[in-house]
Amino acid sequence: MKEVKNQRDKYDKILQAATKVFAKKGFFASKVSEIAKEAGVADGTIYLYFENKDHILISIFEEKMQLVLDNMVKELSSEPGPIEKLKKFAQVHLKLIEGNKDMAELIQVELRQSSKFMKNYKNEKFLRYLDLIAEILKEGQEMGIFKREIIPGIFKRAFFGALDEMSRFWVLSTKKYYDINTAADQISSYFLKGICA
Amino acid sequence: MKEVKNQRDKYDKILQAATKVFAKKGFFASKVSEIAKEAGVADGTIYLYFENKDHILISIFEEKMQLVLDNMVKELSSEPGPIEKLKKFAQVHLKLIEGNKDMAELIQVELRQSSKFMKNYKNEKFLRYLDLIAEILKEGQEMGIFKREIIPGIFKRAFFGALDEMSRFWVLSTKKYYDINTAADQISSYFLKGICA
Amino acid sequence: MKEVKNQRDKYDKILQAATKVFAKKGFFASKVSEIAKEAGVADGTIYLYFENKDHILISIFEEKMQLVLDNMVKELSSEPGPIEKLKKFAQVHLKLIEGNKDMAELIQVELRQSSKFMKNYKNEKFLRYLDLIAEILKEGQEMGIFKREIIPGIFKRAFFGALDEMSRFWVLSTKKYYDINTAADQISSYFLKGICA
Amino acid sequence: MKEVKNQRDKYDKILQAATKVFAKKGFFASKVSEIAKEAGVADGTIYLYFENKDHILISIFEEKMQLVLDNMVKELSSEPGPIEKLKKFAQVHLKLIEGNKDMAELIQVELRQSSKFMKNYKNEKFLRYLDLIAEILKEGQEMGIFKREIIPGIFKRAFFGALDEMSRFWVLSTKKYYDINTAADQISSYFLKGICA
DNA sequence: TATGAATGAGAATTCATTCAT
DNA sequence: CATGAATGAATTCTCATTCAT
Repeated sequence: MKEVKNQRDKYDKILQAATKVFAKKGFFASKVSEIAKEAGVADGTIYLYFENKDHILISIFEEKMQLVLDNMVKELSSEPGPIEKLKKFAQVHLKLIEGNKDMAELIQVELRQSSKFMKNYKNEKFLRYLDLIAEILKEGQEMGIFKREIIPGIFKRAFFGALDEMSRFWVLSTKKYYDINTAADQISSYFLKGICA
Repeated sequence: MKEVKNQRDKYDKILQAATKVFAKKGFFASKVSEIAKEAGVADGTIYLYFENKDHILISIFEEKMQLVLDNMVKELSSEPGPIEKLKKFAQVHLKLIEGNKDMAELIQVELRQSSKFMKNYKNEKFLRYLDLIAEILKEGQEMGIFKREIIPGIFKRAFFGALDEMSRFWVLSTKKYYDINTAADQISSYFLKGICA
Repeated sequence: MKEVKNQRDKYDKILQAATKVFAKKGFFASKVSEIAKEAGVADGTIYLYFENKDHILISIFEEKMQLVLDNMVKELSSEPGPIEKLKKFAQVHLKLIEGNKDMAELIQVELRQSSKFMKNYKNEKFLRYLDLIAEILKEGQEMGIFKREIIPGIFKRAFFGALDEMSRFWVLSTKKYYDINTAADQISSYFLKGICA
Repeated sequence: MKEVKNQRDKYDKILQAATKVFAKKGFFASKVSEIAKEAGVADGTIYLYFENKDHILISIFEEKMQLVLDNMVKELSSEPGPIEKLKKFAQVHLKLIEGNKDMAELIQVELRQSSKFMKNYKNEKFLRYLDLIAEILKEGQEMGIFKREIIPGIFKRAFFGALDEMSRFWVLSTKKYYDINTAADQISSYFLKGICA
């Protein structure tokens, strides 16, 4: 029991260290030895827990995206209707970014590269996350709240993209120009009510 | 005069080759020798035109983004009002992606990394491109067409992000699910009219 | 007493496992952890019985060559004269190979390397084995059966080499072209009677 | 022309250096950087001429065995009959060893390992060399000089093995106990006339 | 004794960049 | 200007060995 705990601890410690290092320098510029140092383990120890450098990145996505996903599902469930859910999605997403800059940066920047160098890695968790948006839309359409002609496959990307670009700006900036809540409310309002006067 | 032309030719040939190679493999996985081969020049020749590998990428952004920028400005200028301009922006942006997959992929994926490994490179052209959106908004606000409370710094990112995520989907997919015009119209309509019934 | 027996058991088990693994992959390509796994012990346990990886190989030679040596001495002792002894040597040597492919391969291939990487290891057992041949020769020369001008130091190597190359062929081939007895008889006959008609 | 010469020179220089280093330390214990240093080139230069470390060894075999083969064929061709050819083979083989200790050691020791780590490398040149012996035998058998019952596949290995074990002794010893000619004559005489008085 | 997680020195290989031609 | 052979620093990953439990 104690040993199992220790192993899991070390696994987590490495993952956390890798998240930090990758976020700071990017995947390619990060050295395994840096991750090891950051995690306080020997270089070789990394390879007891991960097949190779690529798989560290993959594991980060898998683990973190699952948490993000679970959290979002939980948060949305307490909202009464589609409109509130969409607002909540924006709030929660941007809030999450603020609290996990390292992870956010990874998902922002490195995730996008992943399809290049990790040919066979399908980011299912991320697709599931996107689908949460589509489901909100569909629910609203069935209730007659949202226009029927909105195409879910387009909408989910547009809505996510809007939030994502916003958070990318925060992640890459050192200073924060806008308040999280303001930004979240603005963005969900663009989509809900449009920008026309 | 002829030599100058030849030099410019070779510079362009290398840039074009690099765009293709970077888009296919990503910046880090691309080798200078591959670019040289694709361009039909010797490895060493690359260094007569570019300081180093990083600067090839930077030059691509500079050159291509200028074209993109000029094109967008020209296209927007023929539109009568802010609403039409915003629709046009979406149309032109997505159309551009379709016609320049390599470049689109570069801007999508590698641009995001650039701030990591090229510390002092400020992507001014890209920021200028974003500002085109902000200017359309401001114009509309001044005319009373768009709501006053929309914050340009947030809006420009949300609008661009929505288009960008959509095109990322296309760039990375092999198959194209949605028609360009449909997507452009949907997205601009989300922002202009909202999605509520 | 029981513990001593157990210790010896484990020692033997490791040695047997190492013989198998070394034979299959060669000394350098074999991993200590593979030997441990094959022997059913923990990696660290190996080091309770052997100083290091090199000494496992050395121990195999020592132990196995002693058995080979004892067996050969016993088998030769029942032969009446030098001619019969030489024939017997060939028979026994090749038969041994057939029954102990793993060990044979080790002696064939790895023994030859040993002098390289294990600077101070003198393979005394092997030299003793070679000398059995020289002794048969000398016995025959004293009895006037073998030519006086045959130099034992050359003969023992030539005879052993002939058998050894033959068995190397078997060890490395998957299929066996020639019958053991045929080969043994042919080879001893070359040396005893020459090949001339 | 000059460049081609230079490239070939460097290729040869690396091969020669590798032969020396491999012979001294064995394939596995030899480091690519040592070979580079011995050859007077940078580590990376090795990889302009050879795919990897394995292929350096393979190339040595290919190149050297071809020379050995050509030389032996030439030497044998000037001999009148099978008996003289067999004597000559022994002479030339042992002489060759004496003049090329490094190469001899490689072929002796490392060749035997090659089937282990270079699974798909078939040592065709070596098999051809062995067949030269079989051909001498067959020629003699057709002329009625050698006994019909001698099996070429066994004989060639026995004869080669006898010479090979002898030369292995020389290669590994620092001092030389026997004269080359004496050894060659003794060995060929064992096979030709037998050792019985 | 036995374990096996952890260590970290070490090695092959890559590739951006240089420079003699 | 153009070349491309040569360089060598840098990095991932392996595995014999140790030692706390």
